[in-house]
Amino acid sequence: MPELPEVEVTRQGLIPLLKKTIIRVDVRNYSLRWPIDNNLENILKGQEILNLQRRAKYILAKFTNGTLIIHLGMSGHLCIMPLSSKVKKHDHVDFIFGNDGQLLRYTDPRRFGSILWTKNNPMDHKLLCKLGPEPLNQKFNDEYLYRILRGRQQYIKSLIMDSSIVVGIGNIYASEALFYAGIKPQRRANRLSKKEILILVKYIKEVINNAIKKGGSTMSDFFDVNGENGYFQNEHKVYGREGLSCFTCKSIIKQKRIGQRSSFFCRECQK
DNA sequence: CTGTAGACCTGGAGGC
DNA sequence: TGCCTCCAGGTCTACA
Repeated sequence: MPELPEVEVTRQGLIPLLKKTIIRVDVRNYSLRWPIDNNLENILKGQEILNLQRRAKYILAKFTNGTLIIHLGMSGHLCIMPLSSKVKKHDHVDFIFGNDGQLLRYTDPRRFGSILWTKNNPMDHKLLCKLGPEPLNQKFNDEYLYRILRGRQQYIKSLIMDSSIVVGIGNIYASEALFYAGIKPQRRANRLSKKEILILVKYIKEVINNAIKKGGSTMSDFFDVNGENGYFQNEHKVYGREGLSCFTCKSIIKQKRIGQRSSFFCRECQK
């Protein structure tokens, strides 16, 4: 489900919970991608969220004694709801806030997500310490990407989805950014010109920025923390549009499996 | 080092 | 209706 824009929209939606005290945590299922700390209930009881950050697709909730590292995997989401909300099958964790009878619920049918606790700097965590730059950071620029891609023979789409190169770009936004940049997903990275890389960087930033502004892409199950859907899916130019005609040139959008993932592109607009 | 295939898990869609 | 296969927004791990 969530790529960087959806995770960022989720983070922003959690800001009203800052400085509110957790009075209880209910973990109904500890087995996510990695097991939840079996002492999480005690660790967080009486604590308040001091700060909410995002790194790649991880939401980092800082407490006085450590940080909660949350990843939504493919199907996870967080929702702020009333205490009385009925528990459904895949509602694995509730964080219950005292002040106004609200709870934050983590739901994740496929359980590829994770909720990890660390007392240390989360940036030093095994899962975060090897991540590449944020796409919206100026460290992610054409010179950087050109240097990294030189000598790499893999498909360009696979490499912009590689989190050690640049974080946050998943299967939807990789296809979309490559469409805007006019580059076929199956081009070999080392065959891109400097100019193409400049354009690609520009559109990666633009697509991600626009998606955040539109509240992310709601495919089947992404909703923000208040249950509202995003609107960026209405602006997808190629993702999920196989067999339909290109908005730009009217030729038929193609679908092809590249590096184990479905990829969408226009043969005419992308070279 | 680079690249690839499999693994984790559930549910929905489509074919028969 | 049921069963089967394939597919899905991620990314770690093992292996060539």
